[in-house]
Amino acid sequence: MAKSGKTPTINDVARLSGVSKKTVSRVINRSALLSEDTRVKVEAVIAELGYVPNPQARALALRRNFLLGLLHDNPNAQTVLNFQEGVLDAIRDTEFALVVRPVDRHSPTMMEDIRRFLEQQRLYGLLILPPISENDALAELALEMGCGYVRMGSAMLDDGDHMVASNDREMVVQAVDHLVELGHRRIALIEGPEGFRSAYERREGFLAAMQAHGLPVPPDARAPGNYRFESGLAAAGQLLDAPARPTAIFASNDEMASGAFHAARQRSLRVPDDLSIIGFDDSPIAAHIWPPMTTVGWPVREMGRAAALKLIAPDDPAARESTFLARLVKRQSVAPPRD
Amino acid sequence: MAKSGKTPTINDVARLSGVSKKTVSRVINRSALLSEDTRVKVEAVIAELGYVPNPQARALALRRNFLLGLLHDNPNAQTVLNFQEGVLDAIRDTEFALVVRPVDRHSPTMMEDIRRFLEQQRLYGLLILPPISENDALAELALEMGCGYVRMGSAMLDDGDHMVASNDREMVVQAVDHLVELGHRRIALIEGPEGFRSAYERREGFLAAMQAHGLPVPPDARAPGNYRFESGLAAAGQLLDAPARPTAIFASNDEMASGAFHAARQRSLRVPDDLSIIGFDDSPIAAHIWPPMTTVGWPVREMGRAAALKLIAPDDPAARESTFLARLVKRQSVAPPRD
DNA sequence: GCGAAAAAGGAAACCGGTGTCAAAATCTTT
DNA sequence: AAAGATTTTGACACCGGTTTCCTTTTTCGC
Repeated sequence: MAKSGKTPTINDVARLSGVSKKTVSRVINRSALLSEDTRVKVEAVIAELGYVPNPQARALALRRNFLLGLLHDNPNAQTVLNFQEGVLDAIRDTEFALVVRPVDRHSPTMMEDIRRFLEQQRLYGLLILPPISENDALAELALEMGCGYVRMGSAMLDDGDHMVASNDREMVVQAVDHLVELGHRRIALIEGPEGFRSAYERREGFLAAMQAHGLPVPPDARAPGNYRFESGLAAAGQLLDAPARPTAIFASNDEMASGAFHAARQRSLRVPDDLSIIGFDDSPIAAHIWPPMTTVGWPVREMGRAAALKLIAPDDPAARESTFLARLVKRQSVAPPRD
Repeated sequence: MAKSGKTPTINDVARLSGVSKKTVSRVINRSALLSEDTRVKVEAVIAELGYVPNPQARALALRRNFLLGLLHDNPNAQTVLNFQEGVLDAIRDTEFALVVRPVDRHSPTMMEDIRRFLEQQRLYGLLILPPISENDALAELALEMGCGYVRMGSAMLDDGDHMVASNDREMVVQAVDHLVELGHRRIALIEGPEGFRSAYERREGFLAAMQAHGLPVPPDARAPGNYRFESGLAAAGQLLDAPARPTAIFASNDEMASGAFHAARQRSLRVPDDLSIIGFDDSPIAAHIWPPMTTVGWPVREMGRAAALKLIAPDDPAARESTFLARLVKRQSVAPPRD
C-alpha cells in the first residue's frame, strides 16, 4: 500500500499503525507484555503491507544469524541429500536457512578454507557429515569460532551433545548373524580405509560376531579397501581367489560391495547362489544393482532432523535423541551356501 | 589484541589505527582515493586483529545480501551435488554462500512455501535445477521478488540470460547413430514422464534420429516411463515381450535404463550380447551396474559454475556460456546385434 | 609564494531491526 | 479520590557496516 515498489520496513508498519517501532517489534516477537488491541491493530497493518522482517537487520541487532552450515566431503550423494532433507524438516517454518559447504578432504588448505568460511559466514551452527566429521580438529575449530556444531558418525564419540550416531557395530553383528543362520561359515570381510571410524566400527563388529559364533577369520578372509568401487573389486578378487573361497562377503560399504558383485561375475560366480554379499549404507546402488543388494541402512533423514534440532531447539524432545538404529535391509544378494 | 574474546569490529580497527571508520571501510573496499601510507597502516591493524567484516552489517548497509539459493526437487542426488560443487567453484574466495532448499514438487503448498522462503531470505539470486526448473511460474515468482535467477535445463528456453542448458536432443541423436552404426535397426525408446522438457527433448531426438536413418518406430517400440526404476522395468518388459523384439533400447534416463537391465535379466537376455542399452545422465548407477552402462553425461559441475557466475559476475567470460555440450560415455552395455 | 584544484580523511546520518529504561496509561486498593 | 501497583508503550542508543557531504591537507601552475 504505502510506497509500493519498496519492500516495507518496520518503520512503515509503525507509521501506518500509529505506534512505535518497538511496539511493532514486540508484535513480531510475540512479546507477552502487549495489549490485545494493539497486537490486532499492528497485525492487520503487517498483513496488509505484506511485511516480512529483514533477516539481515535482525541478525545484526541480535548479534547472531540464522544460518546453519552443512560441511561434507561425502562420496555418497544420497546420504548428503537425505541429511539435508532432515535438516529442512527441522528448520521448516523457522527463519533458519541451510548453507552447504562441500570440502575436499585432501586439500592441504582445507582447514584454512573452513576457518575463512566460518569467519565470514558467522554461522549459528555447523553440521558435519562423515567421514570428515571424524576430524576432531574441525570440532575444535568450530568451538574456537564460537559456533555450535553437531557431528554425524558411526558411533557415539565422547563429545557431549555434539553427536548423532548410528549403531554400526551392532548392525554388522546382525548382518553376520544373518549369514551364519543361513549356514555360512566362511565369511570374508572387505574393510574400509584405515583411520575411518566407520571402518573401524564395522570391522570390530564383524570380528566380534565371528568370534561369538566361534568362526575363524584367517588372514586371507580379510582384505583392505578404501570405500571406492575399484578397491572393492580388487579386494573381492583377492578374497575369491584364496584357496578356501568364502561363501559370503561382508563389504564395509555398498560401493565396495558393488565391486564385489563385479568380481564375482568376472569369475562366473552367481550372486547369491555361489556367493552371498552384504553391503552397508543402503545407497541407491544397492537397490539398482542386480540382484538387489542386502545392506544396512541408516535413518539418515531422521539423523539430520535431530542434528539440526540439537542446534536450534535443544529442548525439543527429538533433539535429545543421539543414537539412531540402523536396520538390515534384506534384498536378494543373500542365500544359503550351496556346499 | 584489543579486547580479545570479542570479535573485532570496524571500530576497533579504526581506533587502533587512529583513523575513522570510513577510512577503514575504504581500505576494505579497495577504494582508489586513499593514500598508500594509510592503506598499509590500516591493513597491518586488520591483520593483527584478524578482523573480518561482519556480513550481516554489510548486507544491511548495502541493502543486498550475499546468499545464493539452490532450489531442487531432483531425484538424481549426484547431479545436485555436482551442481553444488560447480556453484562453489564460482563463489570460492568471494563472500557469497550457497543455501539449499529442496522442494516437493507434489506439495500443494509448494509455491507458497517458496515464496515465504524468498521473502525471508532475500536471496541475491536463485539457481533452479530440473525438473522443477521447467516451471515458469517459479521464474516469475523470482522476478516478482526482485531476485535474480538462473535455470538449468535440457534445452535453451527463450528466457534471456537466465538459463544454462545442455544439448539433450543432439546427444540422443548421437546415441542412436552409435547404435545404428553398429548395425541395430530395431531400436526401442523408453520415454520420460509427460510434461518434462527433458523427456520431450530426448524423445524428439530419438524420433528425429530414427527418421534420419529411415528406420521405423512402430508403436510397440515406444513405452512410457516416469524416470523411476520400476517404470523402466515395466516399460522394458513390455518392449522385450513384443513380437519383434528390439535389439537395442534407449532409455530416457539411467534409472529407467537400470530397470531395463533387470527386465532383460529376468528374460535371460544378456546385455550387451542380446540387448544393447543406452541411458541418460551418467549417474553413479551407470558406472556400478553390470555391465557398466553406456550413457550420456552432462557437464553438470561446469553448468553450476556458469549459472552462479551469471548471477554474481555477469561480465565474466565464463558467465556468457549458456549451452553446454553433453557427451556420450561409452561403456559396455552396447554391442553389435547378434542376428 | 599564492590561489586553486585535487586528494585524503572525517562527522553524521542511515540501513532495519532490538535492548534498556523510564514515562504513560490503566487497574487496584484503601 | 488519592496513592500505589501493574501493565503498556515509546524515546533513544546500539548492532557494524556504508553513504553523503564537508573539511582539511597536499599538489601544482604560474
